[in-house]
Amino acid sequence: MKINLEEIARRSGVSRSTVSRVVNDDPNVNAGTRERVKTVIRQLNFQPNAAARSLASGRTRVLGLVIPQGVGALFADPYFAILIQGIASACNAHDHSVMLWLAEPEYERRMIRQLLHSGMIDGVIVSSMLLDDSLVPALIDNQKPFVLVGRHPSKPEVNYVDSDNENGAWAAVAHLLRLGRQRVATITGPSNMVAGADRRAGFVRALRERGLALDPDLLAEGDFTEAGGYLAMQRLLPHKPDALFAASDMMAQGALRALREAGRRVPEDVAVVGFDDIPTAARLEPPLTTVRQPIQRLGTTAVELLIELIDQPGSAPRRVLLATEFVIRKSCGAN
Amino acid sequence: MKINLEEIARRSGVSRSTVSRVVNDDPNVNAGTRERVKTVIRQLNFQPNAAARSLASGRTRVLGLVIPQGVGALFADPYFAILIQGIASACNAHDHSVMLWLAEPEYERRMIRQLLHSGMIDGVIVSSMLLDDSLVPALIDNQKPFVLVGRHPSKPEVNYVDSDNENGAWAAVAHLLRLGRQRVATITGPSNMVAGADRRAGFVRALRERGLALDPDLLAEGDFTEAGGYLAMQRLLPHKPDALFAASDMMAQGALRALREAGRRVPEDVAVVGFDDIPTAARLEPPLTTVRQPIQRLGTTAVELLIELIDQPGSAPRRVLLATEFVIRKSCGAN
DNA sequence: CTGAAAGCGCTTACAG
DNA sequence: CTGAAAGCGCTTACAG
Repeated sequence: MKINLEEIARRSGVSRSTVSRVVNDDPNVNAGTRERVKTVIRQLNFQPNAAARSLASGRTRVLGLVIPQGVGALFADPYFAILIQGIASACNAHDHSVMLWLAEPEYERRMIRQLLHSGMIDGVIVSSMLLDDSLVPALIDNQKPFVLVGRHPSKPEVNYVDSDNENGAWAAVAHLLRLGRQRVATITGPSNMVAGADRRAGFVRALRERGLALDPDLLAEGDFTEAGGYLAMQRLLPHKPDALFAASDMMAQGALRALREAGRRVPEDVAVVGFDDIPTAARLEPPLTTVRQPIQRLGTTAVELLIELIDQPGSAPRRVLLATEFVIRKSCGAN
Repeated sequence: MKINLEEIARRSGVSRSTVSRVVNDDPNVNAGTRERVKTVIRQLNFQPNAAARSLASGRTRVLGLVIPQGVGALFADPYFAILIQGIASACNAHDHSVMLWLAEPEYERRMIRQLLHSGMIDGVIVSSMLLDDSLVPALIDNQKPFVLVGRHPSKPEVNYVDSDNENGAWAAVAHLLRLGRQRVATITGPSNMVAGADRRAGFVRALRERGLALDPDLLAEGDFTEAGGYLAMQRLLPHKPDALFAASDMMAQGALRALREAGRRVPEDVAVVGFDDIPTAARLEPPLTTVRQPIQRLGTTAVELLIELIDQPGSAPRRVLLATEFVIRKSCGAN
């Protein structure tokens, strides 16, 4: 037996319209009628057909989550797992669903077309965009509501939520300098990602405030992975840093491995600070001092912004910067 | 301007039916006509409306991926990231999309209803089911096609793909015994997960084959997390194991931390073997000998099974067991 | 507060 | 190989 609006209507003795109103919480329904209909719905375990709803209303209550796969091995970073949890949880809370798109290069054209024109989703959350990616312009051109996780400097009309990367990095480096470290090195993120650039800017500002110049030998570019951090640290070692700010915990972990292999003690010879506060940070050897960013809240905030945007198209751009928190453990040599 | 089948039909000088056939690769279309229509489609960047398609055809080309959140902190295990990559990539290859459901307990009832009755998805992939979960029976009752990642022992009609956990574990433990280790301990997975039980069974079998009894003091239950492995190792230490088989790399990592704190050398005092071969395994201190399971292929296989199942409902149950591979590094003391 | 009816944009027998 | 037409299951003005 087919259970649809029609059937519920028949059994409740009302019209399809009324059942639809009950399902959609329309206030214009008599309280008694509402109860009667709801009872039937519960009895039959009725769930309105999503496709029919979308077709009639033009809304799907589905949000797309795009994670650029070009980012590659990076997806294994716990950052994404936590972000996805935040997004999924907020979607649940707002009665939406999440569709996942890992952008493999060879499928990108088709993906963009589907995102924009198939009507599968009401809006898009794009995570960790590369600066030169073609997705953002395509989304703007097609007026598809979207929110970036990670700010986008060039386009003023873009909505985003991000951690306050620059101030977070600044706090970490200022702390190392305050402890009397003289040669503070940094392993940066990739230069084509804003988070990499912003954390580097915080590093530079902290040096400047102390009247210190940026020594290019003490700056190595990483790729946000453990392996990248390891290699970058090996490049830094000959220049005798006595402290390190790594722009992610995974890179800090790689740096610790390189330091251990080179026989340098942490924090005695080299003080180390990371960024993210992933779950394993506290359990590294030694426990990692780091800049905690509210990853889960990045996800929930993105969902909330996006739903607002879908409900009120054309509203003013929204940019949210979430504060970070400096977490002191053993690796920096304080406490 | 609205771009739909009608519009494409008008511009190509054919009927809606024909455009629909072209879009769906129906062979019954004149080659010239097909080309003409395809050209118009490309020009207008036409993408058929997903909701209308689903409503008319009864298929959505969307697969649901359910990850029990009860599993909690476990989601941060790179295992899931790699599994999701495999699934997403296979879905792309088969022109399907993935909808993600992290099962938060409070939303579970609604989730199951949506999964089963909203028609949003054609089938479900369920990852790492707990043995007593209510989702599997619900899926069976409602005849929704589904595939488990991880086998399910009780229900004969269940389709699954899994790694050969028992033989993988057996190989690891047999190797430790062959190296002359006398007191091989194990940190198991949670007893309510099949993967935990299977790997434990492999451990026991390897002992038995050598005529060794199972010493309960050398068996500690973990929860597949780093923290759980750390605590389990602390419980094992007083019983002087000279080798350890940890049922996951994350737990092995925790065990290494506990061993380091206790001043035991690896592999000299205690040889250690893990399970999974996550990306960081090779970069632990010392590099971890482990049982590699083909996580990504678990994901792609699940997708392929599921799509077959959707296309041919009522076909015989499919069970796939993928072979593991023993990867020798430093932590076991061989080579 | 309620119902009849049009319409969302496709697919799919059916007839030719 | 092609087209006319019914139908998928909802939502939403509109009229009352």
